[in-house]
Amino acid sequence: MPSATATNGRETLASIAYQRLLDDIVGGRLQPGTKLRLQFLTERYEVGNSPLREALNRLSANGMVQREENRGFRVSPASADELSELIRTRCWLEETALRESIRLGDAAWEEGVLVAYHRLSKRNRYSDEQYVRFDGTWEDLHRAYHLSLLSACNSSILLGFCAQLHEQTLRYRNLSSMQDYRDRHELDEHRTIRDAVLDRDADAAVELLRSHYRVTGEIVLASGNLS
Amino acid sequence: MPSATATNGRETLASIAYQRLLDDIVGGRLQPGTKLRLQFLTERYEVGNSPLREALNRLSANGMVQREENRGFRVSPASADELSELIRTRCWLEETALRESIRLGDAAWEEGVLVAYHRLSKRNRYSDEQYVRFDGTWEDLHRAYHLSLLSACNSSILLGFCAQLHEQTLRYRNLSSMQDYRDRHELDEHRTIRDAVLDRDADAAVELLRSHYRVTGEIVLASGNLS
DNA sequence: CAAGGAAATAATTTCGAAAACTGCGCCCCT
DNA sequence: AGGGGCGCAGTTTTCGAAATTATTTCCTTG
Repeated sequence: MPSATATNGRETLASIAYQRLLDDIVGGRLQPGTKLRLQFLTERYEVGNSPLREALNRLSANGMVQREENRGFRVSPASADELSELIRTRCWLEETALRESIRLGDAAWEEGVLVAYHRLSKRNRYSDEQYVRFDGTWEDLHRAYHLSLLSACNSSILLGFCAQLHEQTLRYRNLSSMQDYRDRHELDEHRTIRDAVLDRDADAAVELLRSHYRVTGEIVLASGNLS
Repeated sequence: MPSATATNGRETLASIAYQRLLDDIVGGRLQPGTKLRLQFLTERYEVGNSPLREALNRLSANGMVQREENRGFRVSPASADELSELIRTRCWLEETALRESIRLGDAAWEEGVLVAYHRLSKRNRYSDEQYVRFDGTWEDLHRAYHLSLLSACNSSILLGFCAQLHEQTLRYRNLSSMQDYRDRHELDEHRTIRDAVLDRDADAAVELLRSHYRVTGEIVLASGNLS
């Protein structure tokens, strides 16, 4: 989301509620379609009516929750069709952003990509080998890495859209059963993308990136529980 | 904005306030940077605190207003740089959407474009020849025409982004002095775009559309009063 | 006279309850 | 038996005021 927010001094309850709601929706702890009753939310997050309402209104503007007049809010539904659309759109937008980034990026950008990849590579995807569950920080590094690739595209608007799509696809990823990720070598993919980008080979980089997203999408689709 | 809103029965005060605020910001009646004090807004729109706050939160999520924690809201600033970025991004996104639309569009889509152009052509841009001011309905038809071109792209997400960018650039257009539009033959441009689209000549259509946006942008930039 | 700081003022944010609306079951009528 | 309104319970939406935070003013002090 192109967050038009300058976070100043102390954080407001509405923003805290926004973050926690977003986390719970993206993290799959609030399932798609779940009705978001105010009473339930006030108990869950221990915040009052008004700040929750503000958080929900922000989330409704970027598609994470649906708003029905006089009928409250619910977590946006998830479907195989929407996931396909999400991935398709993401490939289009990130192709544009990546080509521009490769064309315009300077040395500082290259170094940013290098560092972001390095940080990602130093952290294991799973915090526990036995039970596959996410390490929150891995996602932060993953997001930072992908955005660093695009960051020189010279359009914060486009970057914001890409970030929004990243968040949405992350939700689908967290919704699927994580088991199918076991024998995926994501770090290899990230490395080959990094190398193509640093070689300024736009065609190769774009193809690798698109394939990266398509494969992820197919795994999520195959792992089921989507209508 | 990809409005995740199913407008059901009666409209809520928050939604009315949202619409009126959006209209006033896009229409230029609330200048960029204007502080949006709640007392002022309650008097102006005759709605209470809470619905206004909800409206402002929605607007902050799609970039029309800025939110500063504990310091309230203000109309998003406008700058020449942002306008350039807006137009650049719009060209990228609409190129993608238009090419897909031309590739995938069926007969119904063609007819939609035809009808949208027809309706636009039947209405004069200016409701008054002497004093150049906008006819609200012209803008609605104009928006409908541009979106109809892209509507077969098979991604409501991308369409939503394009609609958002349309709204933002419209704000800049309304901010500039309308005088410089006098001898622009927009209908001609819209017609040539329509013809290229219906001929399924993607390259030509894209080039015409991009030029259409760039020229508009240059007129707005030239007409000044942007930082 | 400038700088610093505390009270006063003004604005935003949050709360608690009232008002409005929806959904559903019930009853009555045909 | 079926269909349409009435009213109740539950939920959302809105209001008015309290609590919190920012901003201005003015006084003190170096």
